Amino acid sequence: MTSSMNLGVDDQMELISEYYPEFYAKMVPQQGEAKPRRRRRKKSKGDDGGGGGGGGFKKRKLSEEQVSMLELSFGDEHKLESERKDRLASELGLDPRQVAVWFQNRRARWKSKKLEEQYSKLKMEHDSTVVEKCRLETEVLKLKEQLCDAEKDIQRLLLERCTDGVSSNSPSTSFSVEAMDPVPPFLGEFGMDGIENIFHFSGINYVNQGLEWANLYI
DNA sequence: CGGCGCTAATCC
DNA sequence: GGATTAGCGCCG
Repeated sequence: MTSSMNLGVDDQMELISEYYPEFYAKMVPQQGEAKPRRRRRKKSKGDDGGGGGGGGFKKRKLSEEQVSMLELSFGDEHKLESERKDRLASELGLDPRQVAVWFQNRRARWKSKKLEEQYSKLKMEHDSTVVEKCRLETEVLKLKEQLCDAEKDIQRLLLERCTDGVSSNSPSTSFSVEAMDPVPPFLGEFGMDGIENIFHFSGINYVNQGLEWANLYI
């Protein structure tokens, strides 16, 4: 899984570029057409920007004061025009290039932090949406049950009216749900004979067809 | 030329 | 191991 053990041409070039930058610059004309991707190595600059004490030559790490000044400036404005860059650089005793790099890296950090925040916000929204969806689904289930019960009630009452209508001569006038008797009249007297013939035509059970058919009779 | 993405190197 | 500094290539 590790490719760090085999030294290819690029790796040799990396070493060359690290230790002999000028030679490397001559060797590689930068505009190679058949160059997909080059690996590169650090050049170790010998100068120390006047930070804390320490080792001989491989040192960087800006001082706390430099960083806080840069942060202050970054808080003012994320972009860095060259005038401000030069001013900051001379104020802080840094290479303008360092200031530019610092701003670039700072912007990158800021961006990834913002992305992280957006992600967690979106995730929270998504989670609560999932919960709400679940809630709505159970509510739909409950309402469907209620609807089913209500249809059954209506069908039962219609059935009672029908059987009532068979015996009287005004079958389908002034039927209102509010006016329906909680206790169905006449059912005990007539029994259930013939009811299936009324509500089952040619094998279709109209009792389970929903409300549409019932509306025709109301 | 400056910004950005990617990445290596280094620090802690 | 994450944070910081910096090099390199590419794009507008």
